[in-house]
Amino acid sequence: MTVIFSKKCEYGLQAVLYLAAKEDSEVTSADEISKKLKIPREFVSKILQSLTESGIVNSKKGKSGGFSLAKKPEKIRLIDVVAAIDGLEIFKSCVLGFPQCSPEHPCPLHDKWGVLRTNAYNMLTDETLDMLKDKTLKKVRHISKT
Amino acid sequence: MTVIFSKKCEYGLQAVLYLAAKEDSEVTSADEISKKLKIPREFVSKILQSLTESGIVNSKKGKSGGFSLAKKPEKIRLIDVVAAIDGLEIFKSCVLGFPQCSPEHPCPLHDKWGVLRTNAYNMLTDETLDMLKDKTLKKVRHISKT
DNA sequence: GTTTAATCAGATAATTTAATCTGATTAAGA
DNA sequence: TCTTAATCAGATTAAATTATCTGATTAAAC
Ligand code: SF4
Ligand code: SF4
Repeated sequence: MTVIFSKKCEYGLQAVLYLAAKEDSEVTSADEISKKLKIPREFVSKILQSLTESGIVNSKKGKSGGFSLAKKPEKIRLIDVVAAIDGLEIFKSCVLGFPQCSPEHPCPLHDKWGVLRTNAYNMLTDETLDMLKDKTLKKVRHISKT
Repeated sequence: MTVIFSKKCEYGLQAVLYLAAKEDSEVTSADEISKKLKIPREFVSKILQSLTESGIVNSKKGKSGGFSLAKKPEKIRLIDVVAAIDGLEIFKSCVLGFPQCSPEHPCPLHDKWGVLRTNAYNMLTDETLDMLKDKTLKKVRHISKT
């Protein structure tokens, strides 16, 4: 079970964070990402392909090809990645699954959940990839050790 | 796509809130719940069966049977329902899907997400079914109109 | 040019989750 | 007692998500 993002989105975020933690515009193979993050190779490759269409990463074919960020890490917000993969639906839907989420027809948790939802959204909008570089490196290093 | 709970859990919460909004220990058929909340009948029935095992609702067989709350609404917290259906895994797992969520090996969002997660957990622990009665009734009434 | 190592594209498989179906059991009420 | 209307139990189906496979294409390096 995932927390709020789909597996695709989780992997996408991980991969993009990984790319951001490398030197500028360094091309990285799907194979390396897969091994370092322990994500199925073909799966992460597919996800990065879709992020290519969204203009978040670049792909380079052929020998010594791979993926790299399409913009500077400080220009990529977490919400951009989430929007590209899962969409922003969860920030508009009812936690309880009731139809028609809106202030006019609120579900019983409207007041309390609304605040949390906004906080989560703001967090993802505030954070850019560069801000998370050091922490990403630390986490990745720890993953390799296990 | 659901927000954080599975469909099962969403429906379970809706159904239990619906029961709580009725008079004390009134027995309600799966059919009525299904119609009022627009949830597939057999599905909600199955979910309530499992909540019976968890001791949250009672079921009464035979003609004029149905489901009712096993405790007073003020004794049932939302988190109890969530724990019974989805479990508490999401409050222990990494939002980004990284392995081993812990303060010792935090993911890049640890600091910020940790706070939101705790807030969400606390909300579900604070809220009991009785507190949401009025709002539930209002929402249910609006659903029937559509 | 040939080889090699990478992505790309699209089909397919496996798994999980959601929903439905069927027959049995139960108990109220005529 | 008999009929009826409900849950129960478990199998089955359907849909969505996750993961893998295969062949083609591309471009670097020799
Ligand atoms: S609580 Fe209100 S705003 Fe929040 S999801 Fe439910 S209906 Fe929408
Ligand atoms: S942010 Fe830290 S605490 Fe929160 S889920 Fe990720 S690893 Fe766990």
